[in-house]
Amino acid sequence: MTVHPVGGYSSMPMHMYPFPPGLVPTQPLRSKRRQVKNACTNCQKACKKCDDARPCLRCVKYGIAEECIDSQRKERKKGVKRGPYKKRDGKGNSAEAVEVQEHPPMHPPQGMPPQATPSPMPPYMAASMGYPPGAAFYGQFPAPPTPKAGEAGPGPAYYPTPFYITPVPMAAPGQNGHEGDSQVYPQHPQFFQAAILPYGPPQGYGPYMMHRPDGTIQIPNSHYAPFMYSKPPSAGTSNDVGNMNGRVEQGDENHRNE
DNA sequence: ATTATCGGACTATCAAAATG
DNA sequence: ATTTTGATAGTCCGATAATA
Repeated sequence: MTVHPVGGYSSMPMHMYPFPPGLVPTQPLRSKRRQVKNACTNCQKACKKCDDARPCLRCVKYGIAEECIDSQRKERKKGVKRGPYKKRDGKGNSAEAVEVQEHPPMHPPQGMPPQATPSPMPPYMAASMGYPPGAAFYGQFPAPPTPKAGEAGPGPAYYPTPFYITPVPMAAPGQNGHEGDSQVYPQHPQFFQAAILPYGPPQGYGPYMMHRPDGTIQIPNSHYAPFMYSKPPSAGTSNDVGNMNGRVEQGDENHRNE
């Protein structure tokens, strides 16, 4: 899995978020899909995921980095008349549509501290992997926050602190007091825990890791290395070194279909 | 098996309308 | 002045077709 969060959270939609056995929510928990503010022309044309960095990951991967430019956004129409709104009741709620809570309160697993305030997504599930909230891209440096009209122009380059993730295999069935448990524990990357380490940037990788042309580092043995590790773009455009054990990113949110 | 294409679901944005 | 609402513009998921 490539750690490639775009925006505040992982780009992996919550409905695909790796829930360990026993933590699978009963309600379909689906986070919002994060979108970049402005996709490059290439990604836009291809209807593919872009990122905030220029050149974007996809353009780098396809060797068209020099053609990676922001697409033009057209101005929103003004003066469009709108029909009357649904009246709100006295409490500021909409008079109609008393909706069922999209995500009913969920309780953290044992050992997790209770939340003081409810949030749409419990932090223990929403925990950012890869970049911390606000970061745009793990392997490249995002553009500085766009200044609003009237503000000063872009400041110095904006480099949020990225993280690397160290996979930690979970205990296999039978090792945790569930001997004989009929539940099948899939041997799949999604069931690995991750220890998050600050990085900056690593100088060496394990012998089992491989550089990919797109600037990520692939760990062939998905049994122990389910995550993709990223590295800065300057180190990225080497030749693909091949794949020893199939595509780790198979089924990966960020490298499917690319 | 891999890559390209693209329909349409989904999200972000922001001005109009509503409210305090 | 601030908040809410909803329309619009845009992103990109995921299915399928094309190609190597």
